[in-house]
Amino acid sequence: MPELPEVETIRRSLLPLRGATLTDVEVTFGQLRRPVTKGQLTPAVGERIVDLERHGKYLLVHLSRGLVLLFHFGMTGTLLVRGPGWQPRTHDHVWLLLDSGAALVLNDPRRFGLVRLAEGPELDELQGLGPDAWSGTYDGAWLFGRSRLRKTSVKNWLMDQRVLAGLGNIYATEALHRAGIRPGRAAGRLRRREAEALHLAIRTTLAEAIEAGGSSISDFRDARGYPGYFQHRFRVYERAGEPCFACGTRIRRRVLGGRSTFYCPTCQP
DNA sequence: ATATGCACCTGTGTGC
DNA sequence: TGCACACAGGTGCATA
Repeated sequence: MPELPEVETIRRSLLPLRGATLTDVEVTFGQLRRPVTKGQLTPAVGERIVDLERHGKYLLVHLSRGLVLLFHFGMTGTLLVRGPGWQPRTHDHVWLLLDSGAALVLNDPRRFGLVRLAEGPELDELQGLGPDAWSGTYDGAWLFGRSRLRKTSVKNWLMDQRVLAGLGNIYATEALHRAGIRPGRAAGRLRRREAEALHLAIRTTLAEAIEAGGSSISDFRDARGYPGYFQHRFRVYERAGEPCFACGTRIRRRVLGGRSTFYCPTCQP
């Protein structure tokens, strides 16, 4: 679920929690992508939420004393604020209790997400990530240079977090349609002006998706429980057989790197 | 180094 | 109604 726009939506919905203090943590089921125990998180108790940061699909909750709670939401993870009087629900795996009586809860049915507490600024998970696809410093010329000699499809290349951080299956697919580039093309064979178009398409797609509060395909919600609505503006994703909004050609689906990919055969030559 | 396939999980929808 | 199967927002590892 959560690609960059969804994580950014979660981050923004959590900003009102700045200043809140963690009063307790509970891990009811710690078998996530990286197993986590209550003992690993308890040093956060008594600390205050100072700020919220995002890089790619990672959310960083900065606490007082330099502690950092690092979250990744995998395919189905969400971080929800439950008001006072809340009751635990299915797949609520990690709870962070707040001094207001509310709780910040990591809910993740498939358990591909992760949470861990770091004691300093060194975060191994962020090492090697490319620039943030939405707010990072890069341009079309940089994309062009990075893509040289790469034989993998441009779509799989865009989803490589070491190249750009934040694009997943939805937004890589949508950005390629906006750029007019066939997803299966070899990344290394992009022309310079195509790389420029791709850069613009990525930035605008992500900006519009963030503005729409992300995409709620089945059950994405921000921390307050509100859905996003960018899924109503998909141009190709999950639209196989339907007409392209630009030219009327039927959208096609094919599998690249094991992931469903959608494109317009006319607009994306 | 790079590319591919699969494993890790649960839930949902479809067809028989 | 039950069952088998395909598929779903992501990443990491083993294997060529």
